Amino acid sequence: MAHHAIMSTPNLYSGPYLAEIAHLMGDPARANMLHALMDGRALTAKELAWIAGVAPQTASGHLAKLMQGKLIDVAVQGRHRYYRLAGPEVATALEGLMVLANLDGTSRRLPSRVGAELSQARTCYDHFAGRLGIGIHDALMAGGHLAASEGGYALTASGKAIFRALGLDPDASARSRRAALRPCLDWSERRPHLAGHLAAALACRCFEMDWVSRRKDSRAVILTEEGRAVLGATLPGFRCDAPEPVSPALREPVPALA
Amino acid sequence: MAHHAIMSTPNLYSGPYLAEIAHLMGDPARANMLHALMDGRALTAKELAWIAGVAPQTASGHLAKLMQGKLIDVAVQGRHRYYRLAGPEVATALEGLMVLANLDGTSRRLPSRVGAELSQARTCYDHFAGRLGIGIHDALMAGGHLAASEGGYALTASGKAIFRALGLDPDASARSRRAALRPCLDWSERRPHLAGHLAAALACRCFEMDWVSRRKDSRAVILTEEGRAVLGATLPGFRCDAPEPVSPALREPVPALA
DNA sequence: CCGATGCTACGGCCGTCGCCGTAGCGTTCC
DNA sequence: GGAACGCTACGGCGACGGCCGTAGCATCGG
Repeated sequence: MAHHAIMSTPNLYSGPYLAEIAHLMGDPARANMLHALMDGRALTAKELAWIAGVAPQTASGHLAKLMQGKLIDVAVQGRHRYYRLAGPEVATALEGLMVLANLDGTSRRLPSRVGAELSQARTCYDHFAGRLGIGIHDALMAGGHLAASEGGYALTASGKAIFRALGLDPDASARSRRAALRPCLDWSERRPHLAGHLAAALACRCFEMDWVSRRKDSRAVILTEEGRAVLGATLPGFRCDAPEPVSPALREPVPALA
Repeated sequence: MAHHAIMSTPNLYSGPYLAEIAHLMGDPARANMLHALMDGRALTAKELAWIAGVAPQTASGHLAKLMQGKLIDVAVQGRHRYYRLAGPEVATALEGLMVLANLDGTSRRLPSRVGAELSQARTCYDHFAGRLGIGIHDALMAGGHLAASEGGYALTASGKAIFRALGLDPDASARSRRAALRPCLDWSERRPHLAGHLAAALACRCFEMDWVSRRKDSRAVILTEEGRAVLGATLPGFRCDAPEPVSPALREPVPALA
């Protein structure tokens, strides 16, 4: 029997480590904190406490644990402590879990309004996701601007031209080992969008030029009219069906970098 | 202040769902079970109990929970119940966590011997990972046999020829939506290997032809001499540094499909 | 048909951990 | 310098959940 072949070593290779990490993410309060940090911004302990729905003391404890597990980083600034995800790997792992979370109960979709906006366009750590992210991905793909590369995509000559037209240097971080552009599975659409240095730089540029602005109180973002025009002109075939326009009052006043 | 912008909606979008999934994976016993199932095979409750280091009754409870969370599937066969991962998404999510688990404690590397073999060559759900998987990925990449495609890679004409030479039909599941070939981040090497239908078919073929055989008692696999010869001849540039050869006694006698 | 086997259901024990109270340290503002 | 603020440290309370005992239901073998 194949049974007995398995019954001889007490295994436990990396299982326990895996459990530690998952356990850290497995508490509702901590999960909410991590989820909130997935937009790549840094938040204070108090904000995170409120988001998690617990008292600051409790949040402090959770944050300490997350720090110990190397899931988050802290940047001390005066009497404030800004917490952010430790890196893109953390965001990737969380996205992986979200795919499951959306799959599992099948019918447990996101709550109406906010959910719809999140599916439409949002940030995923440092790049765009949702239908906006997918629209960009698909347009580049369909136009033949992407080539296979070490662990992801590379830009073809025409792709580089597009990034230059948008004011970005496609070769800026070419020396880095990790792929500048790679696919990232979208938990809401179950289709890939673009992650990596270049995708982050693109998102950054879009905020800078106000082609995309942050929605208040969530990771959702809004493609502005100007943004739609610019992307449509620069990126042939770009499609991103707009919902009803969002009043400027709902936009985040300050990008709030940290 | 950006603070107050965040302090107005009681959030909790998909956070709780995320926490549920992570909590499921966050128990050592369950994590060990999932880890063991990551080779894509189906194991019985008893085997999983032993692997997790708990009594069968306890394991039964854990398995019920994992079932409810849609992380695993069961195939009833007589008085045996074979459990397996619910799908590739689960394996992907677990790999994402393993990347973190290997990162976080930095120095907490895998235990010597078994760890070394796992890093060398292993299965990741249904395809090859470790340096073997990376070797295949890199050879195809370097030879220009991969092109960017919807959510991953597609084979170029030369790539298809290679797969045909190995006895596979590269267009078999072309109608499927998901990419036939996509990069999957390797937790031990932190570099991509190939996942997807075609990668799974390749692995299957390799076992069938005894180019690769399963190591007893672990997810590690062994590239046979014949396999090395075949892959080397068919896949120009294929490199996979061998450790000392493994005695046939340590090989798994039966593929043990379910 | 009877016993052995594989697995699940239920119940009680106990540890772990999330929670917030109070208390204390450092920073900022007036 | 004093008060307000942001955050962390510690301690006790309470509950969730993992553990295995016994018990019960199916299947397979003789």
